[in-house]
Amino acid sequence: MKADGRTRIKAALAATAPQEGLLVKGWVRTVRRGKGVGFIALNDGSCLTSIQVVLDPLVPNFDEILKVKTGGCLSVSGALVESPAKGQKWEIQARQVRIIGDADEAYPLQKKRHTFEYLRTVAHLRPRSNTFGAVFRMRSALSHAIHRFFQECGFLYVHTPIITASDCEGAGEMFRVTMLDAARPPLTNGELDWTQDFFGEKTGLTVSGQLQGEAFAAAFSDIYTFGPTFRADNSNTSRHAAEFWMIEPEMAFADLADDCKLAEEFLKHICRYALEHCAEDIAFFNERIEPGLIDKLEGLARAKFQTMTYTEAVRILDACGEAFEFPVAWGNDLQSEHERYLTERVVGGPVFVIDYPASIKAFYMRLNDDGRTVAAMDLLVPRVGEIMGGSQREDRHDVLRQRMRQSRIDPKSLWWFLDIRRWGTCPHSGFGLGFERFLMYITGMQNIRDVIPFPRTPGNAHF
RNA sequence: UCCCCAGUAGCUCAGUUGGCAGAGCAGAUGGCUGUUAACCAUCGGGUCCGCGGUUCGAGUCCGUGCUGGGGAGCCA
Repeated sequence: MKADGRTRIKAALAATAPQEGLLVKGWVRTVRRGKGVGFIALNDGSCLTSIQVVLDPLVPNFDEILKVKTGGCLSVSGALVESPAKGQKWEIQARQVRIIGDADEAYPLQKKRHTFEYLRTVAHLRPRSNTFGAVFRMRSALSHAIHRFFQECGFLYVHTPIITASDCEGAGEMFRVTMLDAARPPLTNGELDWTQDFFGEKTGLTVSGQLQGEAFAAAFSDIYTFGPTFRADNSNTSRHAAEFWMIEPEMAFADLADDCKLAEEFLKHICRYALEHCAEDIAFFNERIEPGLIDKLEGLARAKFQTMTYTEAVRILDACGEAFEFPVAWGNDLQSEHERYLTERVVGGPVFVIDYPASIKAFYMRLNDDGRTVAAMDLLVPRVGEIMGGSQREDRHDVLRQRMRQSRIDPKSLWWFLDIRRWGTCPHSGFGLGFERFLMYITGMQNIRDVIPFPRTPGNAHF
């Protein structure tokens, strides 16, 4: 029971016995009325199911209450009783109903199906719909599960900076953070003079917390970040957002195999958590959003993740005889179609592809002994392709320095990152997982804009 | 950024060969003793995305812009 005396609808629906004097508050989903009886479906977001409120004409203001439109906010006190009709176990026989906030017929969510495109135009109201209610309950529950997983594994949660001067090269365009006057910026020799800016240097919003995460892993052994990440790429797809949340664990004393092991345990754990703790919402997604979702998640939770090297993957793709749109050749990155072929047709389940050519991966990934591949891993899963990527990090000071130069990154700009290798360096590994993409996988939602409360994409920062 | 598709009532959509603008839901009114996106009857509701063009005549054909969606690239 809450401080105002109300019971959450989820708790009311889970009752084991009838109860007098129950108080619930929530928003009207539908109103139905007969001559001598009225029904209101009331939802407070605590669960997918609405509770049925039954009004007979003896309830004060019977007519007025039943004129409340979909979207209105009500306080209902009455008795929780077993429902005589099919469709629900419990219902509330109302004694008194108070209109907290009325709604009129202009309320944009009607009691019928809307397109997700339309609902994006009313992002402030869409969490009151069934699908988005389920999505954002899942988002909350899985956030909690992720923290719990890492905390129980002894990982330290670190808040890496949002504003940063470190451009994690190759991770995408940075949003600029500046206080300079855009109309009249300070110039030195015709160039923009960033030393006169707020931080005294060029800064932007973080594209990854990994570099700072590595510094903390070299102090706390096992750490993770879980925070907002920003990419200013002009990407217009169902899988990209300018602002998203990323999970980045980093482990000291861990090689690539340890990294893969953590990734596998993590994914399985979260899938099991979702099936166990979000059963009602998952059942909804399974029925309405992605048929077969539950089988997919249960399959992942008990799958044995395979591993193959990039070189093997290229050999298999080359020999399979499949007509791909993009050519397969050692040194080219794997395309989405290649990744899906590997996980769906070759392996038939999750597969780590490891040891990619150094030329197509980031400078901080550890150079293998062959001198031409790096200890990188991408986890591929059926239907999606790549779901997470990670690597063992280059822990040798001289090799990292050389790799930075090859990638045209000035070692001076990342002196502190090199310092981690200067004193007490150790093998370490980590991976990055886009939270929204993971949510898409778990819920079956097909557009990243529909798993973020208020999505930011090129040309759209409204709400 | 590139390629493709779409835009018609508040919402979801139909609209034939270029010839009077339509349905369901929502809304209003009435009916119905327990409904389940209730049901039945009646009524009201339009800048056919904007601009320009072709035509006797354009929701329909052409050009262009805007918005949205799908795909690609970039990437998580």
